[in-house]
Order: sequence, then structure tokens, then C-alpha cells
Amino acid sequence: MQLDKMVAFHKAAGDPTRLRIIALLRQGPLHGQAIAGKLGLRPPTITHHLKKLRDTGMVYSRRDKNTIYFYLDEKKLTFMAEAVTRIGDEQVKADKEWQITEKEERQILQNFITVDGKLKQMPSQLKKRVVVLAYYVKAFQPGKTYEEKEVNEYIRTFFEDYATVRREWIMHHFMYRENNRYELNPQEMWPVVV
Amino acid sequence: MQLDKMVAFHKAAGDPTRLRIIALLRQGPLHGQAIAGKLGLRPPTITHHLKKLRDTGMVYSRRDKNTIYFYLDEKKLTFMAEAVTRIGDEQVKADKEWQITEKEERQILQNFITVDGKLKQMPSQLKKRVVVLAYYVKAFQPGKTYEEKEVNEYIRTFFEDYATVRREWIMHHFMYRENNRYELNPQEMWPVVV
DNA sequence: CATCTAATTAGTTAAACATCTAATTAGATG
DNA sequence: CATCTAATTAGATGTTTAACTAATTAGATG
Repeated sequence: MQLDKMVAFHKAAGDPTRLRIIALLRQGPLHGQAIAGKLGLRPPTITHHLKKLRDTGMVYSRRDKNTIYFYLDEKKLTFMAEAVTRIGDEQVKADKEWQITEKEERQILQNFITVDGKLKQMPSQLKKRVVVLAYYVKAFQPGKTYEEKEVNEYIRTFFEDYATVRREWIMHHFMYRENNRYELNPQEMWPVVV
Repeated sequence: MQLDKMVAFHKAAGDPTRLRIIALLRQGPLHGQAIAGKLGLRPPTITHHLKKLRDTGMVYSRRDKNTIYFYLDEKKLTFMAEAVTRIGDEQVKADKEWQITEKEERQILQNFITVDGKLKQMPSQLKKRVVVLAYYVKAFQPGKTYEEKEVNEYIRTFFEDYATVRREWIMHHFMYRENNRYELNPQEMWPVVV
């Protein structure tokens, strides 16, 4: 995540009124007037704050008749909130040989994957491991959720140790787990390779 | 975590210069002039920013001769960064019968713990469970780290299902795990009971 | 198409804030 | 105790921002 996006996120979260809006939306969607009422503020003030929250992507809206409902995207919120705990990692990666060409990528996949698509072994070098993890995770459909069993079964079609692969997908933010179901993260949360 | 502390945290993190300072300190401690040099700013500016970072508790300092080194407290940083993803939970607790007197606490402990200190069963009601978890976790020394084996052994002196207890301690932020070692969190991170 | 509702934009005001220079303080050392 | 180094405080300046009122816009509906 780049610096100015992180700044925008924390600036957005760094205001009592906006934090209270986030707290309200965690309970479920609300429309502007309702928020204004609950907080004892005027509608334009709410618009002002919602604009900042929406700019970060953690809030989105849907219209129903005349009323616009605002929703909290808890996944995005969590991702952005945790980004500061990893700050600098991306730069380190960018410096330290983390650039990768398509040619290199092909080479890595060729080295670790057999002709019939099986993973020979999990690469121990981080960069290579991420390339391999990204390759296999693309089989999942964005937005769809999967049971742990399904995930395990899919992994076993190409690698025996399914627990390791599943754990690494979570660890590197390719997927996340909620209520014991698994779902692909948006690509912008994936580690920066290629 | 209360609202104004969260506001202060995100205000502190909502500035590019301060985020760059956090990124620098993640690599290890630095003194003021070094930070000023790396960021191309004047020392008073760094003092100004460090004051804000220190006020939140995520940065602390140690003196060595004439030079003051600034350290990042990554545990505190992580805790505060993640607090926004749980915002409102505490209020719900505070409303919903979450006040507890010392008398009630004694009663709960008496009900669930035998005379020789064993846990009869894990309470299913959240409030009671937290009371019990807090009681047993106090055996650990603040600041000391423990191997998973040690933790398990201790739990087994009072309850068979050590995995559950260990997991709940982590889940409720009584302890945290790092490099496969366990350590007590500061009490301010514990759930608000008593 | 006139009218209603909810949201947004425009413009104002007071407060907060990031940065700088200059002056001061806190400790260490000869 | 004079002097050095590093950090902090004080004060100034320009920018950002949270809140409001008043005016406008975007859609829905009779």
C-alpha cells in the first residue's frame, strides 16, 4: 500500500465523528439523515465526512428510491488498518531484488511445476514462493466464497501438503477467512510481484 | 480502547512524515538527528512529530550518553491499528450487562473453579469466560516470554483442553504470540471487566 | 411536469497543524 | 566550571479542516 493512501486512510480515521460513523455502519447500512440524527449533526456535515470515508474505499453506497444507504467494507477497513504494521516491507521488497520480469516468472513456474501441473515442492525463497502461490490461487473466482474442504481439495490436486499452501495464501493476503469460509482478496492486496 | 485514544492514534498516523518515521523505526532505533537527516527535515520538526508519536505510546525513548534513541513499540502499534476494526464492540459490552462487581467476580470464580484450583468447565457465557480467563492468566509474568509447551503445561494443571484456553487468551488479547513464543499483553489491552 | 425528499455544493468561520528559525535546556566531558 | 552535543521550547506563518447556513442538484412520484 502506498504512503499517500495510508495517510488518507489514517486522516479519515483520525476524527471522532468519522469513527462514530464507522462504529454505526459496523452494525449495518444507514442513510445520511439517519446518521445525522444519531450523531446530532447536520446533513451537510455528514456528507463532508462520508466523502472522506468513501475516498478511502472503506465506505460505499447504494441507492434505494430516494435514499442512499452507506455501507462499511470491513475487509478493506481491516486491510488498510493493518497496513501500518507492515510499513516499509514493500519498499524493502522493491529494493531487494523484488522486481520480476515475465520471463523470470515463466522460469520460476517451469522450475517448480511439473508438466501435468503439480507443484514439485514449495520454494523456500520468498519471491519464488509468492510467484507460485499467485499462480495457483488464480483458480478461485473473485467474490465467491469457498468452504475449507473445497479449498483443501483443490490444493490436493497439485500438492500434498494442503495446510501449508492454505496458510501461505492467508499469510500473504491472497485470501482471507471469515466464518470458516475462504475468499479471494482483491488483487491490490496481493504482494507486489510482476 | 476509548474513542479519543483512537482518534489520537489515527491523527498521529495520518501524516506522511510520521509514517516515514514509523517505517524507519521498524528497522531499529534511531536518534533524532539521524531521523532528521534521513528525512531532510530540521530537528525541531522531528521533535514535534516524535512528541505526537510518543503521546500515543507507540514510540518510546532511551538515553545513551548525549543521544536519545527512539524505539517503536510494535505490539502497541499493532493493537492500536487493529482497534478500529473492532470499534463499537466495547460499547456493546458496556451496555449489555458488562459491568461487574467484585462480589460477582468472586461468585463466578467460585462457581467454575474447584477448591483445589481446577477449572470445572469453560463458561459458555462470554462475560464469565473472560473473568475465568483473566484469573488464570495472571500466573504469567509480564514481560517474560514462554514457549508453547510451557503454556500448555501450565494450562493442564487446571484444565484438560489446553488448546481452547490458549486460543481464548490470544483471541481476547490477554496474550499474543510472536516467533512461536507467548507473552502477556499489557492489562490495558485486556477486555474491560471489573 | 410540478412537487417532494434526500444529498450535495458553495461559502464562511474558527480551530488545528506542519514547518521553519532562533533561543533555551539537559547532560556529558575535558 | 566551561564547553560541547543533541533535544526541546517559543514563536511565526501558511495550510488544512470541521462545522454551520443557504442554495442547488438528483431522482422519485403523483
